[in-house]
Amino acid sequence: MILGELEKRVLQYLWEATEADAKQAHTALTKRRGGRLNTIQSTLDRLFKKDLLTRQKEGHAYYYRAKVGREELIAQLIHNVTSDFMVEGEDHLIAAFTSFSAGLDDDKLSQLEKLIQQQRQLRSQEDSDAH
Amino acid sequence: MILGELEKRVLQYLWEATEADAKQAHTALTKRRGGRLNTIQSTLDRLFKKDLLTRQKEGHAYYYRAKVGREELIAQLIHNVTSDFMVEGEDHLIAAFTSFSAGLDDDKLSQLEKLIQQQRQLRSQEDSDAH
DNA sequence: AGAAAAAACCGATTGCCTATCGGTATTTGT
DNA sequence: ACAAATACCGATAGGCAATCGGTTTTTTCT
Repeated sequence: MILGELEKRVLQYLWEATEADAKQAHTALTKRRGGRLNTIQSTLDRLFKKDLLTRQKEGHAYYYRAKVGREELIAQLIHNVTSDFMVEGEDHLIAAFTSFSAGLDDDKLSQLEKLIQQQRQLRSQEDSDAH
Repeated sequence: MILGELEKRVLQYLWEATEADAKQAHTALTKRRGGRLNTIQSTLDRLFKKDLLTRQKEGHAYYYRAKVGREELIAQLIHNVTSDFMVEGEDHLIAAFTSFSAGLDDDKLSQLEKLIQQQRQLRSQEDSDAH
């Protein structure tokens, strides 16, 4: 799935705003770039059809919300762009790591290790929560 | 940068074949999909202009080689697709990890840790090599 | 060198997608 | 029921991949 410039901006706006109708989005996004309300409407609609937004009528207008968060979208995009080059059984993130590793300094490596640890801890907590 | 279907196929073919001219690529890729030699030529040319291939006249025809390896391309693609959503100072791979971490099982986490270790070792070796 | 074959190059077309916007149909609040 | 706000439809322009015909240039063969 390809996201155009405006689509990306609208999405990012909705991550901040949590919820907005076309008018609000238009006002917020069209400080200096001009453009009609209609353009924003189309874009919201396109994003909705792409299943990246949800909408709900509240009062007079549709209110849109992001259906995917930033992390989730990033994961999805990486998955898309990557999957054509994956071999059977290969993991996307592992491949990503391999692809990036040469450009990582020691700090980044350590940072990653910490994140892995955190992730483990998070899980053991959840396990005991669920008990 | 966007890669079309055929472009991806050609690229993958060149990773296997190491080197090929248009005719060879056409023969190899057009077992069942049909299509003219010319189409492959255009595609090779487009990839060349995108700086993903190198070419060199050997004998009668240009021989193309992939300029980027699979890992490098993956890194590049992830970078592209990701960069619009990065905040100042954020690292692409760290963001990718965060995005994917929820979907990783314990094995994958361990696997990643191992890869990080390997990467460290590789570096200390290189350091001593460089003496 | 000259003809024939091969390869490169040029340009046009089609199809898909985003961005944009006018106009019309609906819906809503008073 | 009316006016305003909103949604929906359709059209256009621009960008890029895929495809291919035709022409020019290069190579090869005799």
